[in-house]
Amino acid sequence: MRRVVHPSADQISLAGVLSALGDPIRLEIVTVLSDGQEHVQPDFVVPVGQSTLSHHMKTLRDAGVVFSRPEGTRCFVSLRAELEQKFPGLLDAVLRSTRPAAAQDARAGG
Amino acid sequence: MRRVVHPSADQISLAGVLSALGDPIRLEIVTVLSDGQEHVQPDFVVPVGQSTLSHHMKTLRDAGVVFSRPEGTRCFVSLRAELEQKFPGLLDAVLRSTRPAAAQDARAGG
DNA sequence: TCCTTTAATCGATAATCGTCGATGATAGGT
DNA sequence: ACCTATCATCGACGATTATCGATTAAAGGA
Repeated sequence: MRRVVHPSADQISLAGVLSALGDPIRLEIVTVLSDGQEHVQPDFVVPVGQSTLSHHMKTLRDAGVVFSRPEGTRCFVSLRAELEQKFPGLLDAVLRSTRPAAAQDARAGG
Repeated sequence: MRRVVHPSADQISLAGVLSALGDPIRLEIVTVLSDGQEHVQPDFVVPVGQSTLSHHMKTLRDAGVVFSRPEGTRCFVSLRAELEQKFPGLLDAVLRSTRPAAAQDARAGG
């Protein structure tokens, strides 16, 4: 697999992260990744071609949202741990927001 | 003051909100607005011209992040209440993230 | 050594975005 | 009726973005 580049932790900016998350397809990608497991590209069911998916993956990687680990012919992707350390609770809040507020009200209200 | 348009609450999308917040200048605007008060354009000290500031304001308005209330020759801007109802805790997490994680650690740990 | 698989990269295109200066709209003051 | 203040809109520009199909790189298997 080809070489992939990751920014250092201090290069991760809030605006960059939010901008990367501000896209339905990339939001779907991080939702899949929110199980904490590693995933490969076929795991993401998105209505774009392979090259476009790879491009979105690079966008998330460059923003510091995901980590890519090439192994053999595949590339395992997971959420980047530094993100939670740098912006505690941010990703959780985003992931909660992908579910309708009504469902959260029901859960909170009993 | 000219007419301004706001989207209805159900037109506010998570991707749209995150995309709107994914810009340093707009992040600065919402930080100023986070005191819960109404503000006018001169309150936002940003390194862009007036027309560009107005454009950013429209971006935030169209995304459902801010509410604009024209009065006389001025336009009072505030955070939109529906945002918290639709995406509870999201804006708080973003605003917390605008401060270094170290400061939050000190607050939580000390 | 070929063939297959997986995913990054390339080249192209259309669309969107951030920015500016200038202009227009509206309200208030003199 | 004029001038001023505030802010939205217009037109333009360069830069970035999302998308695609085709190609390339790297690894594994026959």
